[in-house]
Amino acid sequence: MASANTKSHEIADLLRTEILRQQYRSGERMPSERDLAARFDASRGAVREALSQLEQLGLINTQPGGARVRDIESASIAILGSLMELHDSPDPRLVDQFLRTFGALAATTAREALEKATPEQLNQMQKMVVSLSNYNGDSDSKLAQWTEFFQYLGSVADNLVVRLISNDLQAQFVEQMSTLDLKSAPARKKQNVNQVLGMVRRGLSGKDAELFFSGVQLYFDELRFSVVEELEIRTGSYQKRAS
Amino acid sequence: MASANTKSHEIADLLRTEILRQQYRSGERMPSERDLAARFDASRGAVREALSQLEQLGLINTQPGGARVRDIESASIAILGSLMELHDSPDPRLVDQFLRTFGALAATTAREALEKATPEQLNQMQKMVVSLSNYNGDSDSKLAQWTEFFQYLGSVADNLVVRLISNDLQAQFVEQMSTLDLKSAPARKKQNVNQVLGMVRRGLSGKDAELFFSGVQLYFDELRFSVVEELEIRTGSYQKRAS
DNA sequence: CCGGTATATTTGGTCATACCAATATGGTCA
DNA sequence: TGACCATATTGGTATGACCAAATATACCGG
Repeated sequence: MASANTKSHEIADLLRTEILRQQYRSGERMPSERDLAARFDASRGAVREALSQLEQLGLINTQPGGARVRDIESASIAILGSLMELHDSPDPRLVDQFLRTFGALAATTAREALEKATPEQLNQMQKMVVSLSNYNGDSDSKLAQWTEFFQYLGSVADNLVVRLISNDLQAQFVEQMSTLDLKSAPARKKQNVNQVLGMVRRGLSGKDAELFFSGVQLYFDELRFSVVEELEIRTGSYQKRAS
Repeated sequence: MASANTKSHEIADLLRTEILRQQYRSGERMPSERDLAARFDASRGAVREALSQLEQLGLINTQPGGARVRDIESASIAILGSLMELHDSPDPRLVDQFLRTFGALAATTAREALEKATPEQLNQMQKMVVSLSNYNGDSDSKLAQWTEFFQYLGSVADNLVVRLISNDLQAQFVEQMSTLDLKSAPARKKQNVNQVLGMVRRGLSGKDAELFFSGVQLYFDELRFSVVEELEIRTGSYQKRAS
């Protein structure tokens, strides 16, 4: 989560982390700007710019009298990247929720793409799926190939809302996912992979948006199962999240 | 989009609107902080806080030498509310994209809720659906009842990622949707409504997550069709969006 | 006339100080 | 105990200044 190397961004990063780690209770008052300035050896202006960012993230409310910490549940999705980086290994439950959500968006995108696709685009999509079926390289490049496929679907669907959400989700997350070294995870049952690919292929050739949709959804379900299982093994069963 | 009534927020609102209206070309330099301060009769500090917010929204990049306008496609989802309010009547295409997306999230939420629901929660959900089937009031309160149902699903599913996304989507949007006075739109075919309700009811009673999922999805598809149709009539057919 | 380089200017990033209005705090009084 | 008021604290804003990075300009040599 390396922001720009300005002092105000540094301060914002630190305070954001502290808030997400719940070092300030929700509803509680933050230290005053003057105190924070003293603590970070900075000017009040720099601190105010940092707080301005936190406010934009929905983490605090500022009023004359004092800035108050808001409930994390009412924050912006832009904090998700930071949330994932709080611990060495991400919270399996959060990863599960993320993959459910991302899968839902990908599946809708697939449906919309198939509805809107020109014959040329449809052809390109089929080519990519065939390539996915035949390829037998390592799991990393296979994941990259899937990612490329989804990106193409996104460009065909051309849905700005999904695009904007993905901006906030993808960057931080996908990066961290790839660092997880999921070599064992994608080794999920071959028959499931083939089932997914079959649905996707048949959905495409028959221009069956619902089948295509379900195929993509199933892909993410499979991915979710294996990733979360791997994470739970790694972190030693479950991590509870504060309700 | 009434932000806090501080000067820096006012400035941010104005600049945000100007950027979204593409009054500055992408990649172009924004006026200098000193010029903006003069224009708004404000101090540089206030302007800087405003620009800090715009940067957080992904609308600009600031560097020594000048702040540059970024491509809207790379912004944060938090700008969506503002995007909708650019014109008197929202862009039908954007509404279509929003409802597709929101529907996908609602459907996933439904699926997750059904998976996780305790018997009591399942019972409550069924009660709400029965209420939806029987009620014969005006469309406004019917929409409110559906909203309540979805909120309950959200609390059962307890998916933080969806919750955070909804924070950015729902507030601004649902508000504007209700001001659209969609009295004619929800008068969509009774048989479709009954089909949706039937799927939802059977999905619940049979604990069939996929059926439940499809029912919710269908609900949003129906809603989307009618709303977008209404909007297109109102705005005089199509509005193109800059690619 | 052109291209590259050195210089001057502009611009964002930060700091220090000051004032105001809204809020919070603590004590007083009924 | 509870309502009320004076005071200290806090955020919001303004002014002026300095630095380093980026940009624009002038200059020079080919």
